[in-house]
Parts: sequence; structure tokens; C-alpha cells
Amino acid sequence: MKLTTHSTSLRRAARNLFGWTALRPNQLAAMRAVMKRRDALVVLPTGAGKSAIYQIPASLIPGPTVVISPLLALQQDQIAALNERQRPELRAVRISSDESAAQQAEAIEDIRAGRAEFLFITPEALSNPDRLAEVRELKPALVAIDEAHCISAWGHDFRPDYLALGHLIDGLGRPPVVALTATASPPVRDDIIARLRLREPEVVVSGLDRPNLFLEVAHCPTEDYRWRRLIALLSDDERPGIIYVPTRRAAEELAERLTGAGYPADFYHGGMPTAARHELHEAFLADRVPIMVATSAFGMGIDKPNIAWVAHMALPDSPDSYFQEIGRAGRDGSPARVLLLWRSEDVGLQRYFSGGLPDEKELTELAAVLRGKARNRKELRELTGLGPRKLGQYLSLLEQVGAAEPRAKQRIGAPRYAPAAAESGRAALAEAERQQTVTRSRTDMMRAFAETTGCRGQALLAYFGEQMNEVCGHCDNCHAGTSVAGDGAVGPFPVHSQVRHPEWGAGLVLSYEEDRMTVLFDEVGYKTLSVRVVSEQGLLELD
DNA sequence: CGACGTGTCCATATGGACACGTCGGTGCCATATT
Repeated sequence: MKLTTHSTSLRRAARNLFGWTALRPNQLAAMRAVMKRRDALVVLPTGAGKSAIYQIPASLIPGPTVVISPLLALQQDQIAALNERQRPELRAVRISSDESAAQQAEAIEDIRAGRAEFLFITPEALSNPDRLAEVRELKPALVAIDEAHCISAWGHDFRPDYLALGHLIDGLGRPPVVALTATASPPVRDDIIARLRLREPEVVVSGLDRPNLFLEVAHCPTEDYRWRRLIALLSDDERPGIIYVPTRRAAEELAERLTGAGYPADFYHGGMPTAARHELHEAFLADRVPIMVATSAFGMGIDKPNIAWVAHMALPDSPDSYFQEIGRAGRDGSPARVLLLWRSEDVGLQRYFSGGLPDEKELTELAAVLRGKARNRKELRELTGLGPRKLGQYLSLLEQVGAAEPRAKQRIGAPRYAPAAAESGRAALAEAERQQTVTRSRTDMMRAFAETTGCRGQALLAYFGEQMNEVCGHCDNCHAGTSVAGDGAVGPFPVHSQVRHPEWGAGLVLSYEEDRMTVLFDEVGYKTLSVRVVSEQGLLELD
């Protein structure tokens, strides 16, 4: 009875606020969970009305909503879209380094007085204790985490405040949480749930297959061959399109070369001035940039319907990144091409990015300092001589091995039964090695995707734990006839079951394709195994 | 890990071979200075 009540008011709000006559079943299921004040994890492709999943319930639930979102430019667009509707129950404000102190105070006051519903903020801003207390005072009724996969993708080293989101939500008084993302493999989902400490969340996952994307991969023996394949794509296809390159320099050089060759291209990367980036972003959305050559900095928040193709001029670091990046093509549902042009040499750069291991001695010293007394980051920097980024990474590692924990007033200390400093340093290094192994195994999986002669749609979705029993029919290998129609579902262990390998330890069965199975092991990352060998030698057992 | 730039050596004096060094992605915030 109560469910029906929620459905009715949700549908009414969708009609009144967004002019929608219907809600999709997935949307409705997720919204109902939010209405019931349950935590939720929502994995839906962009363009599927993901934002509405928190916005519509938020308009109905008394009390403001805190929206945690990673990029200021993305927040800007979201806020503009909400405020354009000119509805007080959808009005949005923001607190960030882009606002003056006066503007920030006004934003807080607008929420307090009920003149605005949504407060947008980054994890970094929220981790300021004064700010956190201020936001807590607003008694938020809901927390929405946008682009929740960033927790897994960035938290470990790049933006460590993402890892603290669980604590920060506690600091807000633990209102219900809804986490949203367009892609998250089963292990990433588990990571999001664990880090945010979601309580028995409603998990809503939609199918990830994108039938209107034609998936194509070409191994390029030389740089010249890669260029010619790109030109062939550009000559054939409509614009606009995006070309992803691995470095900033490559973005600038390729854009210039293409323009010189009669293919007008602009470039975009993280090293450009903010104003120029913003301008290019706008120009691309307004169809004034036919070809954009960019690093991975370009894309999050590019919700543009008519992107006709996406090309990659190097092997991406992981299927996670790849899926995000190609997902920007063909949002309007019309046919779009995605082309991966890769060379074996590309892997070297990814190995560099998967990076250096921490220094065990430094880790041990930091652990020893923490055991002495709880301190804030500034004190820790002064005592250990570590830079802010390294310190963040080390603290995160130490926390993961039970040698550090956040305390009141932004201080960090050692838990009561923390291991000895030397043991903590050793364990933290081992954890870093494990993470590096898993990261590198993701690159291995990307390479396996590039090299497969089987169905690419199956291979990609298999990585995300989605079993396709038929071949996709929209990849180069399906068209060439080398994809093998699946006896896919048949395998010795159910998909998503926990198994154990004598050498590699515990793992999660992700999928079967043709005669191979993909398993994600906790310690060694992704592995592809022969089903025949596994069966004959009894390599795996249920855990 | 690997591409690329610079420097050095040797040598049918201009360019080839090799050694060595450097660089490479994603963004928030705060604070100091114009």
C-alpha cells in the first residue's frame, strides 16, 4: 500500500517537475528505495535519467539534499539545469573554492531558510571540519553521491578524500545515501558499498550492452599505420567525434596535424587554463568543435547526444576507463562507431602510471608517529617531511591495514590495537603491492579485449560481470564471423560465485566466454582461465 | 616501460651509433602575491 503511495507521488512529481509522463522500472525502483529512506546504489548508463533518481525524491522528502560530485564544471552544469526549471523545490546552490566567503554564507543561509533544496559540494570541501559541522547543522535528509565509481578509481592515490566519504557521511549525521554511477563492475560496486558503509543498500543495475555502438579494434604495427586508420575513420564518418590520446603533448600535436591535413580539430587536456577548458567544453557541446583530440580529462559530464564516433589512439589503462569513454558515443541511440587503435608499446605508459610503490621506511616512520599521538595532517607533514599527496596515500594505506583511523577535529591516530610500526609499514607496503597488481591486471584485461578474436561485446560485458549468452552482433569480430556463438552460460561454477585457487587464493567468478572464464582474485587481480583446464585439473573449488 | 631529446665519439667531416637523462593522467583546496 505504502509502495503504491510512493509510486503515485513520484510519478506526479516527475510529471510536474520534469514533464515526464512515465518512469522506467529501474528508475522507479531506485526512487522508491530513496523514499523509504533506504541506502541505494544505482548503476545506470548516462542519459537514462540517473540524476532524477535523487532529485525527484528529494523534492518530496522534507529537508535538504547534499550532492557530492567530483568536478566543479560538472556541478555547474547540474546546478544550471536544476535552476533553469525555476522551481523552489529544485533550487540548487554550491559551496566550493569558486565561491567567495559571502557567496558561501549565502548558500548555507538559502538552504537553512528553505529557499534551496540541493547543496553541491566536493569531498575535499566537505572534509574541512568547520564546513562539515556547518552542513550537518542543516540536517540533510539525503546524501547523493554522483559519479560514485570515483571512490574506487581515484580514492587510493589521486583524490584520497574520496576514501573518507564514509566518515564524512557519518559526520553529517548519517542520513540515507544514494550512490550513482554509469559503470561499476561487481568488485567496484562492493568497494563503493564498503567505503560509503551503505547499510543493506538497494542495488539497481541495468544492462550495459549498447547495441548502437559498433566496436572495432585494430592492432597497429607502426605509428604510421595508426595514423592511416584514423584518417580512414575521419573520411568515412559524420562529426562530431572524440579522439582519446594518452598524453597532453600528443593531444596538441595530433590536433595540429589533423587540422593541417584538412580535418579541423581542437585539443583538450588538464594542463590548459580553466577558462580555455570551459570554453572548449561549451564549444563542443554547441557543435562548434567537429573533432576533439583529448586526454582522459575530457568527458565526465559530457552528456551530448550526437557524438558519432570515439577513437582511441592508445590502449586505455582498463576496461573501466574504456567503457566510460566509448559510452559517450551514440547517446541519441543512432549508430555510432568506436575504434581502438593500439600498439604493444602503449602498455609501457600504463605501467608507469600504475606507478611507484611507497617506501616501507617512510610508512613505518609515519605509523610510529601515529602511535605516539593523534595529529592533524599539517603536523604529520612537518614531523615526517612527507608531501601532502604522499601523506594522503600513506595514511590511506595505513588505514586499510588497521594502523590509522580518523579522530575528532581532523586528527588521525593509531587504533588501540594497531600493529607495531614495523609491522604496519610492512603490511601497508604489501597492500600497495596488491593494489598495483590488481591495477596492472586491469590493463591485462584491456589488452585481452584488444587481442580477442571472439565477440567483443561479450568480452567487455563479461568484465563487468554481465553474462551475454548470445554474441553481440555489433563488433568487428561478429561481422568477420570469428565470434563463436555462446555456449556461454555453461560453466563449472555459477557466475558471481566465490572460488578458491591453490596459488592465487580467493576470487570471484565474473563470466564465461567461449572456452574461457574470467575470475577476479583478491590478491592477483583479473585472470582468464581455460574452462577445460580448470575442470580437468580441479583448479578451482567453491569457497 | 618506452619515446624522445641531447651530447659525445668516431670518422673517407657529416651523420650514424650509442649512452644518458627526462618525461609521461585524472582535480580539489588553500595561501600568497599582484
